[in-house]
Amino acid sequence: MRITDRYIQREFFERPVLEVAEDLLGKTVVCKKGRTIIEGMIMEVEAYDGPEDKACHASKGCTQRTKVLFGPAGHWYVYLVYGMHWMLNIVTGNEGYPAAVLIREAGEWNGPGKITKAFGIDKHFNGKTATEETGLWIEDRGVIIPKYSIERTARIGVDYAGEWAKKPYRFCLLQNKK
DNA sequence: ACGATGATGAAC
DNA sequence: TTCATCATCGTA
Repeated sequence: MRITDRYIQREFFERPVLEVAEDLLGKTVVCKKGRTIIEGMIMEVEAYDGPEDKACHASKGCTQRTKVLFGPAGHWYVYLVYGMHWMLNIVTGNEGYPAAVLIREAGEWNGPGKITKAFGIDKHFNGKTATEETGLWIEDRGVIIPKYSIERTARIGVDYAGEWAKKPYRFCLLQNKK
């Protein structure tokens, strides 16, 4: 099978962020640098939904940092937190509506900061498209995730967001949980 | 339980 | 031009 047959196109991301987040579970992130390919199946994500969502960076408005969120779907939003960790998000929904999915766990990497470290992702992926050209994209390998194996909880590290902090916008695969 | 570490946005 | 804050992680 050719990569173009299974790599996820923009239309997939041009939907409400909660749908996209849930559907991303079981998909595979692929990073290609030269002859090196690193990949991991997505096992945990969080949705950040629009200007009203106090946990979403776009609630501060459209700024130099957040402008990618307001742009078209299917682009990477990458930014630094805590002075040392890059966060990898994929922009969703219609252009002009700021929303994105944070990839928190993929393959053997159980943390958003670990994924970007393992993949070698930093700010120069910010604003790039999720395609073969940029070397970072998402594929559908045909893994089916039944509803009963998906757990929804509140998002991590967003206690400051008031009511929005309680919304069940985090999606995890039920497995290996202790 | 906590420190590392720097971009960001808001206040001044 | 400061200042508090932060979508985390490793060490203890």
